[in-house]
This record gives sequence, C-alpha cells and structure tokens, in this order.
Amino acid sequence: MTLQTHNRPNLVAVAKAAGVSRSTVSRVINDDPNVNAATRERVWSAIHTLDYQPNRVARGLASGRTQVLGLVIPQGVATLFSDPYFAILIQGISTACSRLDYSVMLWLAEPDHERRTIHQVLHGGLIDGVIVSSMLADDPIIAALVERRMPCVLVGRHPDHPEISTVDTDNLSGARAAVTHLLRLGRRRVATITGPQNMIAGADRCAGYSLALRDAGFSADPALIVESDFTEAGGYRAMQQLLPHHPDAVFAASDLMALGALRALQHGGLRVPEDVAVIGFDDIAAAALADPPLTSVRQSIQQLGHSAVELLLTQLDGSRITGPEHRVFPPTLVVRRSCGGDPA
Amino acid sequence: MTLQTHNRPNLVAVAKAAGVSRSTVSRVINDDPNVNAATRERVWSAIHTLDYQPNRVARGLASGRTQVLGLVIPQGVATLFSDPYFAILIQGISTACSRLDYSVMLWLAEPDHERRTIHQVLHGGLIDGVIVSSMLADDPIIAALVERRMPCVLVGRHPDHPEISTVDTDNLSGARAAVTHLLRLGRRRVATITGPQNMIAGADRCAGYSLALRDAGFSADPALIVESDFTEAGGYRAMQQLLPHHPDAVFAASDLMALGALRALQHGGLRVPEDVAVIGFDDIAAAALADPPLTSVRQSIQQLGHSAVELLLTQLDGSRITGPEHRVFPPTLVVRRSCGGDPA
DNA sequence: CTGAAAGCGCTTACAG
DNA sequence: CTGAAAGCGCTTACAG
Repeated sequence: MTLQTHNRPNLVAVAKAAGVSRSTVSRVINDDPNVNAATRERVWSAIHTLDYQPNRVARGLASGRTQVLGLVIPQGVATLFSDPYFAILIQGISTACSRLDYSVMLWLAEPDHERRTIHQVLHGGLIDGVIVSSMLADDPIIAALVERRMPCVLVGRHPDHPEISTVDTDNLSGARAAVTHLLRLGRRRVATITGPQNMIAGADRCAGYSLALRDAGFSADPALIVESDFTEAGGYRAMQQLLPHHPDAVFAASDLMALGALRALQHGGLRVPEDVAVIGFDDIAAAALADPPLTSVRQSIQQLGHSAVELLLTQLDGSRITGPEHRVFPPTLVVRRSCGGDPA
Repeated sequence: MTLQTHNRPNLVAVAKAAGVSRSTVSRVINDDPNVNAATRERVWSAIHTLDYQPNRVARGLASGRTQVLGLVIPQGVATLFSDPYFAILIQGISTACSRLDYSVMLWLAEPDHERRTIHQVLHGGLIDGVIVSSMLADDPIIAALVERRMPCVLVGRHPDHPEISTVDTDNLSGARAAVTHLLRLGRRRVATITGPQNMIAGADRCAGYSLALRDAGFSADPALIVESDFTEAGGYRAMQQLLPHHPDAVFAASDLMALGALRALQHGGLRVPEDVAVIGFDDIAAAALADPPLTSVRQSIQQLGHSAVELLLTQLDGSRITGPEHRVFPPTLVVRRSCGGDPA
C-alpha cells in the first residue's frame, strides 16, 4: 500500500500512448541517439500529454545512478553552525547541483550518530557520490569513504589523503598576506587568534602567520598566539588573554573571532586601529558592517561549493579516468579601516 | 555497469548464509513479529557477518517508502541566507531526522528553477514527504503540494491552507509583547522596522506592533512604520529613514534588522537606549553580543524543526488518520540593555 | 532504429 | 512460521 493514491503515469503508460515499447521511451528520456526522429517526437508528445516524470528511485535501482549527491558536514560543536560559512557552502553546492539536475542529501554528522551516518552515506545506495566538508585532521569518515570506494570530494585539503580530490582556499597564503600587510604598516607586536589546531584550515592559517613573521625576519612570540574555536565568543576570550601582552595588531583566523576581538578591545578601552589593528578571515557580510569595518581575507565559499560539485561529477562521469585533482583558490585581502594604514 | 565495483551483499546473500528465503530475511529486517526466534537469530548473525545493509533505493521502490524527507527552503533573495534562521532550521530538522533514521534531501528553491524543483520534489519518488519553510503568502509550491497530495508540513502558518499541518512561532504575540514592553517603559514614539509584508511572519509581527499600540490606546503613526527585508543592511537603511521622525524606540522584526538599526543610530550619534530603545526578534547569538546587548523576542527555531519532523512522520505513519495540526509556540521576551528600563 | 526479456534489490500478498 | 512468486518502475545488453 503506497501513501500516494492517485497513480502517476509510468513508462508503460507513455509507451502505450506513443505506440512504442518501454525500451524506446527509455531511450528517448535518456537522450539515446539511436531513435528515429519521428518516433522521438511522438514519445515526447506523449510524455508531455501525460505529464510523465521518470521515477528516480526506479531509475536509480536499475542504473545504479540516483542523480543525488551527498553532503556531509561535521557538525562538531553546534556553535560551528553560527558561522555563515556552512550556510553559504550549502547554498553553493545546492545551486550547482540543481543547475545540473542533481539533488542533494544532507547529513550533519553528529558525533554520537557518527557510525550510523557513515552507514547511511556509504551503504544506502541513495547517493552517487559525496562531498565532505572535512575540517578535522582525523575525521574517520574519510577512511571509510576511501575503503568503500565511494566517489567523493573534500572541501578543504587533507594532507593524509592525496588520492581524494579536494577544493580549498589557499589558507596559508591568505594568512601570510594578512600578516605581511600588518608588518608593512609598521606593526611590530602582531598577535594571532587561531582556529582549533586539529582543523586543517586552522593549522594552515596559523602556519601562514608564522611564515609571514619569518619572511620579515621576526620570530614569533608564543605569548602572542592564542588558540580559539572559530566563534565570536571564543575570539572575545582569546583577545582578553592577549591584552596583557600588549599586541599592536591581531590576525584572527576567522571574521567571527575577529568580531569577538573587536568587542574585547572596545571593552578594554583600546582603539581600533590606532592602538590595535585587526584583520579577520572569510570576509563574511558582517565584516564590512563592523565598527570599524573589518579588513579581511576574502575567500569565495560559493566557488568552493560549485567547484566541489564539478569535480565530483567529472568523477562520476567516468568517461575519462582522471586522477585526483586538487583545486586551490587564492584568497584576496580586502583592506578596510580596522587595520589602519590608508585604505584608499 | 555500475560505478561501485565490489559487490555489496544483498538479500540473497544473507538468505543463503542463513539458510532461509529472502522473504524471511526481509521480515527480520523489518521487524515482522511472524518469525521464529531461532530463525531470527540466525538471520541477524548472517547480517552481521556479511555486514549487510539493505539498499534503500530498492526498498523504496518496492515499498513506496524511502525514509527520506524533503526540505524546501525558498531562497528568494540570496541575502536571506545570511540570517542564521535557516542554518538553525536545517540543523533542527536534520537532527530530528537522523535520530529517527530518516535522511533529508534539501532544495533551495531558486525562483528560476522553481518549476524544476517542484517537479523533483513532487514526482521524483525520492521522498516520502516534505517540510516547506514557506514564507511567502503566495508561494506556488504549496498549491502544487496539495494537489499532488504530497504529505507535508509547513514551517510558518499559512492562512490560505488550513488543511496543511504547520508549526509556527506566535509571531503576533511576540511582537505585541515587545512593543507593550516599550510602552510600559514610557516610550511614546515607538517605531517599527517590519519584514517584507508579503511574508507571513513579516505581516504577523507588524500586526503585533499595531495591536500593542491599540491595546495601550495609541494610534499608529504611519511615518514610524518602515518596511524592510530582514537583512542588516535593510535595517540600517530603514533606521535612517526613521531618524527624521524622532522615534524614541524601535521594534525591529528581526535581530539582523535590529543590529542594522543599532549601527544607524550609532552613526547618527544617538545613544541606545537613552535616546532610542531597540528590540529585535529571534534572539540569535549575535543579539546578546551586540553593544548594547539587544533585547529580543526569542523563538526556538530548533524546536520548530523538531516539531515539523514529528508532525510529518505522524502523517506518514498513517496508522491513525489525523487531521491537520497547527502547533504554535509562544516566544519569550529576553530583556537586555538595548531597551532601557532596568534589566534585573 | 526497435522490441522482448532479464535484471536492479527489495516487499508483500498468497498459500501452505 | 515460512517460501515461491509477482511486482515496484526503470535500464540495458541482446537480437533483429
């Protein structure tokens, strides 16, 4: 007993209406060139008359392809979701998919349901491939994906798995450019508020900070490096920790943390950028609206999403066997008032 | 030719291993009581040995149930997505689903792909039911859903369709409470920045504003009502429009707009709450972090999500035929510094 | 260019 | 309590 009572037309109905076999209707739907033009006409008109839509589930079972992509986001701390990053990523992926007539299935990987999620993703037969926004260096799902040979693309590079295609922002260069900018403006006690160091983006942005200092011939002062968690509240606390060490600039590894730092500085009675220059990362909408407007390293999260879909679909296409591809997008420094200097 | 080369065990494999028929294995998997306890044992152990996972696509085709729910979000203006509302809603729904062993398929309804999306949602056979975050009063997808008899639940009440189950925050009461609070504190020129009036929540919150004024014996001054778009930038512009009319308080229909208003007031050299009191709606994380902390009408978006899933699943369950249900959750006013008075 | 037939991996009356 | 068989709605070699 199905819930949906009135019957949708199926292949047989169309075949009957067009006076052909099911095979032929199937060929027409799938754009098989081996169909007589006139026949094709008749079939299409039957399809339109009946308002026929192929059942994707049946098609999926028969062909092994469902035209559905999975998207796995490691929810981790619930607070992570307060960052617009994920909303935009979802948006970018969803848009790219619907343009290509794919649908997307979403899993927010809660730690406690981890195993069940992995099972659903891998063994359900529901999806053709999966995009994983993998942040953690040791995410167990990745190994499972590889073992199962599930076609997949990671958003965010993953040093341990060069065999998987990835898309990523060049976090290291972005961070390096930001810190170099601060040093060029004459700041000498440049601090950083990092993301969690078990997240690759967090580690990369921190590495960029260190490199920029080294480039300029400085050595990093450990007291000026505070690890935080990519949240506003975390940025606030980190800044409070930094204040006693009198930084004259701060590079925060995310805008949310930079906004938190701004708030802490304000509460501490320090002026931005006069006393302390601040630069964030991501260039979320709130950055331009901050007071003062926040200088930030802009990455296009939308582009990451689009690109991930593209890579996954080429993999699924399979017409040409391709090795893994690693796309790295250069971020750009968007200079606003918070870092001082003279933003043109 | 399927992409996944190594074969997963299927029902037949399990049946063979356990020395029973496919039917029996199927019964065991589906918890059919009509199975001998010993047989059940043997089957389960075969399942575990082979690490068998039922193919959901096949199951979906055979049973007409895929254990997948759809979630449709009318993207409308892309900026809408800058509001944490949707991220949290997605989160709430996703969490509830995975707890119940359902998966969720996501569609961001872009206007230009509208028809295609509707088709996918309705006719793909991929989902058992759908949750629609319907904001627009005249969203065409709703009529299509009804006509197709697709089980569905709306997040956000919809006056034109009482036959569809809904979950909603009591927007009117929330707004009314906020404005009443401002009036009690002695404010006399209370303005409002509304959401789009073709969105039901926008209209409801505006109605709440008007009612509160009426309750207190005031009549609304049209110059103190400005329609905006639920974004920060929109709130900023709306506040600028209001300034010449010298409001002494503003109720913004969303926190994002309230934050924009705060920014406009600051730029205009006005003090909050001394010169102008401000109250927002939603109580997003940023509200408590604003300067001054923002008084806001708190709704639990997570709860809306959970509740929507629950309602949809009872509908799908179908063991008892139920009429539509309309769950309305009362929001609560969270008083902080931005509205003046003396927040305990 | 077209059709008959097998098959994708399940579920579900129907018999027993 | 169990199995043989039909069926869900497609795709896809295989013949012709």
